[in-house]
Amino acid sequence: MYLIGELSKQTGVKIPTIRYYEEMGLIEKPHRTSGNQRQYEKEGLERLSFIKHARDLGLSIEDIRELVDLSSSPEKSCKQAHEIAHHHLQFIKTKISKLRRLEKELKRVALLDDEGHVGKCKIIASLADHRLCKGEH
Amino acid sequence: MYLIGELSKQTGVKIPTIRYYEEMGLIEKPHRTSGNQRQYEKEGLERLSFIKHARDLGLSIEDIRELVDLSSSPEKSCKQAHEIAHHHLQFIKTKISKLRRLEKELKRVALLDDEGHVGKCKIIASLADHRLCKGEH
DNA sequence: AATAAAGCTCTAGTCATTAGAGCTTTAAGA
DNA sequence: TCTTAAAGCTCTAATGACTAGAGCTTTATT
Ligand SMILES: [Zn+2]
Ligand SMILES: [Zn+2]
Ligand SMILES: [Zn+2]
Ligand SMILES: [Zn+2]
Repeated sequence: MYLIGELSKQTGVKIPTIRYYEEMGLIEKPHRTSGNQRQYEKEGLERLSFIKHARDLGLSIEDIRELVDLSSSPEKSCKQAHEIAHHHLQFIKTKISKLRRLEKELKRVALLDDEGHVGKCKIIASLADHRLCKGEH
Repeated sequence: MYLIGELSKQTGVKIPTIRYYEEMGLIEKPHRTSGNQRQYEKEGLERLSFIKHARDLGLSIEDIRELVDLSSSPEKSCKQAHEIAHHHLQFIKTKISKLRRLEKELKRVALLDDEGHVGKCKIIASLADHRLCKGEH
C-alpha cells in the first residue's frame, strides 16, 4: 500500500525516524518488496499515527511502547494506560511550575538595565551570583 | 587550593561534569600537582559557580561559553549578554506556553473515565486520534 | 607497610532522533 | 531499450549534556 516516503508524508514522521521506531520495536517490521523496500498496510499507518500523536503529547518511547503493547489486547484492563496518562500529566505540571520559577528569575535578570559594558553588567553579575536571586531554580 | 572533589562539593557540580566542562573549554585547564591531580584556585571556583548558576537557569553550554568569554573583557560592550538573556527568556516563555497547551489536552485525556478495558479505553482512543483534541500541540 | 579514599584516563551509554556516505531499486521519459 | 532521477536501502556517526564503569595511580591514614 505505502512505501516509507508515503507513510512519512501521511504521518509527518521523518523517514529515518520511522526506521528508528522499527528498530526500537515500536512498529512491526513491514513486508518487503522483491527489491527489499518496506511496504506498509493501513495498520502500519494507524500505528505510526498513534505513536506520532503520543510523542506530540510528550510521552516517552517507553511509555508508548507499553501503550502499543497494551492496545493489542482489547480485553485487558486499561488501568496501566490511565496510570501512564496521569503520571505524564503530573510530569508536565511539574515541568511547567519549574519553568515558571525560572521565568520569574529570568525576567528579573533579562530586563536589567545598566551602563552597557561588561565590567558593570548587571546580567553577568546576576548570573555569577545566585544570592541575587529571589528563589530556587 | 581545592582538589576536584572539594570543588565539586562547593559548587554541586559532579566530578565527571567538571572534567567535561574542561574538555569543552568552559573552564581553564587547572594546574596539576606532581601526581597529576587537578588543583583549582579561587577563580576556578568562581567560574564554575557562574556556569552552574547559568545552567540552573537553563542556558545552553554554547550561551555560557559566550558569556564566559565575554566576562573576561570588562571594557567590552555587554550587549551580547543582554541579548542572550533576552533570547533565553523568550525561549522559556515559548516553552511554557507549549506545555500549557499540552497540559490542557492531557487533562482532558487523563481524566477520562471509562469501562476499564483496552477495547473501549477512551485514553487509548484519544491517543490514537488527534481529531479528538481541541487544539494543536 | 598496608589499606582505603580519591584521583586519573579512556571508552561507551543515555534519549530521540538526524545527517551523511555509498549503494541499489524503481519509475518515467527519450 | 536505455538512461537518468527519485526514492529506497544499510551502516556509521553526530547531536547535547552529561553519566557510568573499567582499570589504573596517587594520597592520606593507621
Ligand atoms: Zn549589561
Ligand atoms: Zn539563582
Ligand atoms: Zn481506559
Ligand atoms: Zn492531539
